[in-house]
Amino acid sequence: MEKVRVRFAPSPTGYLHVGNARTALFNWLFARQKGGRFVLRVEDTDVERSGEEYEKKLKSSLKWLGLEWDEGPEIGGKKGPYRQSQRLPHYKSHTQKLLEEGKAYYCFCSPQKLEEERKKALAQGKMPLYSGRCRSIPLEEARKRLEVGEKAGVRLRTSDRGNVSFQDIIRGSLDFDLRYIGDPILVRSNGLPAYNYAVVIDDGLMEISHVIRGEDHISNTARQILVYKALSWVPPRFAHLSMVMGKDNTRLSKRHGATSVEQFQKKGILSSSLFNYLALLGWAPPEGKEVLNKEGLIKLFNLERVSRSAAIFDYDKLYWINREHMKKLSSSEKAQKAYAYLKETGYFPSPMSEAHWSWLERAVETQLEGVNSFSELPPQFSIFFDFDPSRMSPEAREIVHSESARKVIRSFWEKISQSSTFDYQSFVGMTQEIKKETGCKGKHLYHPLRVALTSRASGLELDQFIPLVEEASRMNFKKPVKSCYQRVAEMLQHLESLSSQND
RNA sequence: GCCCCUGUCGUCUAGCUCGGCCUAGGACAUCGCCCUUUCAAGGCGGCAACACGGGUUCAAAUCCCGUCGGGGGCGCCA
Repeated sequence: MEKVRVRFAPSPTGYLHVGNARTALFNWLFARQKGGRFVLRVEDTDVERSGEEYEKKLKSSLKWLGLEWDEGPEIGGKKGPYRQSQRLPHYKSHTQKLLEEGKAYYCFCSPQKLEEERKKALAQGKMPLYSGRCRSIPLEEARKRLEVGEKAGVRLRTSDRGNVSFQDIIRGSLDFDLRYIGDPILVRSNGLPAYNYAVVIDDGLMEISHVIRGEDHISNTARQILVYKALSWVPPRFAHLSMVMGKDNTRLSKRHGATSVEQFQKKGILSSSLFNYLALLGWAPPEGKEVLNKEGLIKLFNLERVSRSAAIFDYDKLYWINREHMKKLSSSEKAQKAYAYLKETGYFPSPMSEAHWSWLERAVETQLEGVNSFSELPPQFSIFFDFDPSRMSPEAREIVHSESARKVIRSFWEKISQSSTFDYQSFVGMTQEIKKETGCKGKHLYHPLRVALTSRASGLELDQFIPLVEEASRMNFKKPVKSCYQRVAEMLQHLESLSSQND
């Protein structure tokens, strides 16, 4: 069986877009599943737009996603180099060969002239194709003109009869009429190879077996196959993935929200979640179980079953996947991830003691429900650290304002100030007594108590909250945690100062 | 304009190759109920799609033709 070799060939012109990340991911999955190799090649021949910074970011995003490559820049490999800017000799030697064999020719047309012709054709409703003006210039003559200093590009000599066709793994048989394909430029007049030429030389020399890339390359494929033929090389198999769109059915862009892998990373999306979600964009596992890790995806992935139509990026589903992946983490992993965001809040000491980690683990466990990512945790944690009756939400204020609520809180204060210890057990006992004393029950009993303890109208269950704050109040945090006793005292004070104002 | 790709619930999709098992399945979102001293989570249930028009056939989401919609390409960008 033929060895599987696939590649991801980005041009380092910006951050890694999730659409490109998906392309990389499908390549990676295919390689891993088939026991093949995944090659990273940097297409940096467009000097104007390529940047070293971008290449770095690109690689770090790829690594973060877990798409490690087997061959590529830096790590090398047998078919290197893996940066197009370092492969110029390869392009040159093959260009010479094509020129000698008459399969390519020098073109002296100026870009301005070409542009003029293009516009004219477009205006007439035709496909803008190169006229073939320089086709018949003999090689000898062309070389002489070059010597005198004239600039020329190199074009592939193509026929305008017949057609090119190929079997796309995802789309089936694709067919192009040669009449609509002109003589594509191979080498630009500045000596650098054009995309359609460089990919073929690179893919060919690197022995790429399957080219898995975006749909926007379908029409290029025809031109590339022509280059393979001119070189007498066997083209690889092709698979064209659909595009990733935003809600309004245009290509996913910043207008739609986060688009780069880095942005999702910063938002606290787990790498395993993005990985999982991206695999689901345009592909569905046969059994319908969608929450999968890398191993599961490698096993189930099937390139032939990838969807042909464009897929809209659904942030909601990504968040759901993220929640599912968060749940699967161990308590200590959850605490670690949470701490990455929590340490900015100034709540926690550094370094964290074992007791702090232990407390954090339990606290995170209770706060994770109802949160889309770890980055949303800091505001949740303020329930422990920021108790402030004077800054209650209107909703909380209303709960606590009624006469009956005050009675409940006053009674609660009497009990809690008289008892030497306070825990959830004693709280349960107190609520029973308060109920008897005040006649309040259900909502009217528990809502005021909740607000008295948290200064919030909603939050985690009190049976989880009480032990956590009590413990924390006895610990040494950078921002001290108020005990339940303190909280109730402050709340009562606040309410009383309010009522004296009103009087 | 020309060429190419594509069209199943709001979204991702299963089903389409081998017409009948499809009163079209799942998941996200949404809505309702249950659980719960609020919210969330969880459990249960509901709403919701074969783009349209013609064929072929006893029978079409599935095959054929056309229309319309969406996307991509038409560069000395990649």
